[in-house]
Amino acid sequence: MVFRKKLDEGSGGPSRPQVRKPRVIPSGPVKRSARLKKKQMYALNLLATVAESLSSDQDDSSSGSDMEETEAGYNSKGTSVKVEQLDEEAGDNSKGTSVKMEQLDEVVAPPVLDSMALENDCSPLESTALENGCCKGYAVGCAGICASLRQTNLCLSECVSTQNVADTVSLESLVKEPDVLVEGSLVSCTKPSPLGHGLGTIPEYGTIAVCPPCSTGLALVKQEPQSIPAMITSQVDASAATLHNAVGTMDMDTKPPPVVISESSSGVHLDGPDKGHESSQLCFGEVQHAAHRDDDGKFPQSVLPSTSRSKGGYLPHYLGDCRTRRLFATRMRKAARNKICGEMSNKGSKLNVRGKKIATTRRRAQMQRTMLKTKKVAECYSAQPSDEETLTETSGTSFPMGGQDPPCASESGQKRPCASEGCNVKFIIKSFNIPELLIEVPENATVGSLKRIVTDAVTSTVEGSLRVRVLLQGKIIQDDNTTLQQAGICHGAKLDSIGFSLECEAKQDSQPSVIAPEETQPVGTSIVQQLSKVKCEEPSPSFTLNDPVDYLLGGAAQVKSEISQGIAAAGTSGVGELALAIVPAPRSKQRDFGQRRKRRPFSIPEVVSLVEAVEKLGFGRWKNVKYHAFGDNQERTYVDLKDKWKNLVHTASIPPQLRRGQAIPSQDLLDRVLAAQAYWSLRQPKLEDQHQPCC
DNA sequence: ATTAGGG
DNA sequence: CCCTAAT
Repeated sequence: MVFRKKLDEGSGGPSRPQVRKPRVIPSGPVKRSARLKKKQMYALNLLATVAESLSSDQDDSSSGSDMEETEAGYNSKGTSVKVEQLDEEAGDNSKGTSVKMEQLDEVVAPPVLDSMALENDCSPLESTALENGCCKGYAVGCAGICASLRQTNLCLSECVSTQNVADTVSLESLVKEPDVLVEGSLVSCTKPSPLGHGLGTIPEYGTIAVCPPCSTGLALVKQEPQSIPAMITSQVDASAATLHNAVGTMDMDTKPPPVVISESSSGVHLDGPDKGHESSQLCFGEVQHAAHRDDDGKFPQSVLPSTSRSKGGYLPHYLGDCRTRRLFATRMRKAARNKICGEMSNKGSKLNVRGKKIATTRRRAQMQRTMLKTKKVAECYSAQPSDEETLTETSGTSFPMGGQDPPCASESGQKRPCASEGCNVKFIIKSFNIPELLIEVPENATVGSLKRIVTDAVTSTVEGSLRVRVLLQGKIIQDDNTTLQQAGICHGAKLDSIGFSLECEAKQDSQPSVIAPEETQPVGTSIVQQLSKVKCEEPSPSFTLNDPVDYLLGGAAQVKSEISQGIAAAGTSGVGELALAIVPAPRSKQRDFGQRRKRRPFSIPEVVSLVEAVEKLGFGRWKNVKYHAFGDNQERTYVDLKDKWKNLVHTASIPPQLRRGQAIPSQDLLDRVLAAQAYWSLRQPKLEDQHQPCC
């Protein structure tokens, strides 16, 4: 159990909550798994801390209005967070952790459920939304538009990664928790937070959205959809041309797009008279849905007070829904922790089955973090189910509720049938990056002018005729008059193969807009990881643009968007002019983020030279070894050599029968490896001087 | 940027 | 090879 300091919630808005680290993070090398676990726990604790500090005495069952008033009193941002952590370490499944984060900002984003209000660069924005639109889907989403999208991206990364772990680990435990209320989860927070990491953290702007992907194997755990800002919706029967337009007219000016509400694929329907764009109604619907979700009796009595009231006529606004989502999300995370901690030994064999999932998930999460770290490029995360999971229909579809007819029935749905015009397919452009830009400006250009140039370049890049293509299973849908329904893009269809290809019209010369096969990533992975770079004649000391320009960060995993790398060559010009020169960047160079380096096994000669170098220099100073053995060969880094040596030692130390590989070094060579290893192990190679200097 | 070590 | 922590 972790005790978090409760801060004075009455201290007024401007002051930031001071968060205490609930735990001391051990320093020093930690095993990876342990690190991961601690990181997760730490993140959650941080979240819990800040949340609790923000919330105070807020009552679970207090009325929404009361809470709103109360929270608004001390939180100018209109956000309160509440975290209940009932059981931190918790081997006990019956107990759980609930996280409740109330989004109360009626001012900023009044009627919008989990909407985002984006005002400008500096304003705390609210953003969040995510969802998984389907019970058996796997969408992980976090949508938000903001002027400074890095934060959003980071949040996306964090929430996705964390949540993903939870997803893969904890579903089983969740279903065993009788008090799981809703099969959806969401964590959102608009409170600016000093926290820099962790689930639910808001680096600078509040932005968090967590929507755990679902496991089909454990269908009990399902997702409730949430509204996703900046999403594109299109009616099922809309023509493909309409869809193109929809994509093309996306608001890319960092304005909050209209929020479209989605609905669970499991067949939520609203009973209310009006299905307007009222978030409250939406939430109401969702809450209702949640309350009714006792399909198999797994969640019998479990209804939050607010949820209960929702049936009784009280519109919980979106609080109840959000809360329950968050509750669920927290449970997911907690269960994940528990599992990771090995505290679910009683799960027996299933634990093993999930090991792989965990690994892959973690890897994805790592990838995500790394990508963000390296270039802060928004990588749309795909909560793609593992192989053993079955992608089910509706994984790509969810249905906007607002202003639309009731959604279609889903496969699970006993709900009303789909009226053809009522079924919308929601497309979410998860990431919208700008391809690489090469900009040349004279030396005497001011930084400000450079900024403007870049701004213009980016703006024109996007504003310029953008050609959007819709790809289905890699193929471009040629006929724009084809309705989505005809194209198979409709509710009930597997939308995981849908992609968008976006390219600048002006550029015709290079790659086709079709997603190259090797780039085509599975289900819902957004590609587009080009960087925007500004090249100046002389490095501008104070200005670099290494970050991608993300216009949108959305969340469902089914829609893949891509900006084809081409950029309109808007007229090159001499360096002396301020004119903008945008040239298409060579695509080959940069690896897409997250893309693995091509494997290049060491050849025997390479191994020989490596061994020779190590024999001479010892291991440990891999930089020198690398230089000695490979010179300036960029293909092999010292890390590579280090790894190779490690592998060589391992290979040499195992029986020959177990050795495998394309080019197994000879036994003689391996003996040399062992000899050198032993030799330098005694010699403390690190202290050895590198060059046998002179003499 | 390097190094070390786990995955 | 990747990823990350620690130098």
